[in-house]
Amino acid sequence: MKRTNFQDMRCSIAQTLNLIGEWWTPLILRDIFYGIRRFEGLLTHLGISRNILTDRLQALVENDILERRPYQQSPERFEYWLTERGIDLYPILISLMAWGDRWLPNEEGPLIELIHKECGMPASPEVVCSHCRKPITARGMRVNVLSEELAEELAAVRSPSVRDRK
Amino acid sequence: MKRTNFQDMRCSIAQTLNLIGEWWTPLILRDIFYGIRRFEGLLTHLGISRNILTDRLQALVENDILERRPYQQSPERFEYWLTERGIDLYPILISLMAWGDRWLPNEEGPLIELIHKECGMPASPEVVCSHCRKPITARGMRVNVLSEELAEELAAVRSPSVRDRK
DNA sequence: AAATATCAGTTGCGTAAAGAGACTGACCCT
DNA sequence: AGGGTCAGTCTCTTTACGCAACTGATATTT
Repeated sequence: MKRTNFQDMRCSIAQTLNLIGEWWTPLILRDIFYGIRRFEGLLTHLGISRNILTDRLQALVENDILERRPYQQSPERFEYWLTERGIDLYPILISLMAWGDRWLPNEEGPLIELIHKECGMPASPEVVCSHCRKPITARGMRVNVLSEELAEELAAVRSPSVRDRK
Repeated sequence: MKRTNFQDMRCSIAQTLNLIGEWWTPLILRDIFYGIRRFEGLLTHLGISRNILTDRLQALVENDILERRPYQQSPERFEYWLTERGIDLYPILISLMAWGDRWLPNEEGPLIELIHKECGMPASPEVVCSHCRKPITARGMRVNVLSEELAEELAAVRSPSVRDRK
């Protein structure tokens, strides 16, 4: 059986994972954010195998997350640049980094620091609500199910502790 | 060959992906955030196969992201609850969702809305700098390489356009 | 002129992981 | 005794991953 893809799931998380959720893909994007844009550069810095890198880059280009730009002729050679959509993935990577910094810190400290140009401080990202500017946490959110069908499905499948709470 | 794991990479993104970067894992967490905590519930709602679900849940429990709590005796049955570390993964899922909502919107609209209890508005998350409270974007950040060794490695591997910029 | 190096892949092969479905085992209800 | 629920385990087949070797176009070195 082929690995399930998440395309048919009507869920933004699933849809996004379908494009960037494969093994290696987020690390490739990280390196491109760091300014590594060429095949051999990614290859050596990541320690990925060539065929996998080829595959992942192609998929990212197909999904309009990267753009393949020629930087020389004869022989033709390319760099992989983030599109606008790709650049917008930055908060996801930053969130992954923030969680790792907090819960899996390296004893010898990080190798890289991201400085927020505007204030000159090392990145310590926080997710806030764009309306009230206050932090978003799991406990501070309420799930509003918009489809009657899904509501029934969830009711059947949720643990009673949640199901019985109104 | 076994799939490369990212444990030896001194990078918080890689470390985090090593725990939650596998296929299905973020969707399992999503469903648990939605209140689905039992094996059969996850199974039916996700459409995952049983062996994969078993495997992923075990890994999440081992990595202290989920906790296996008995909810009945004879036969003993369990629910999977998020630990504090697990709850703290929420911003990652929210960022994934926000990107999908923006760049891969479903024509018929989303099935689920997350309401920020504090202000009553649907979630539209934003990543901000905890110091100056201003948005964090890729272009607004500067990479500060703390290790001389890594700096040399990056210098060798970066595209000239970045390399030559001081 | 021949050998070596660089870059960006492609091809082939062996192993590991994913997926479906059947099976197990402990209980419950009727 | 028969059927249902829950949480897995086992087996089997198909993919995906990782490595190494190869291709092909050009540049540089000997």
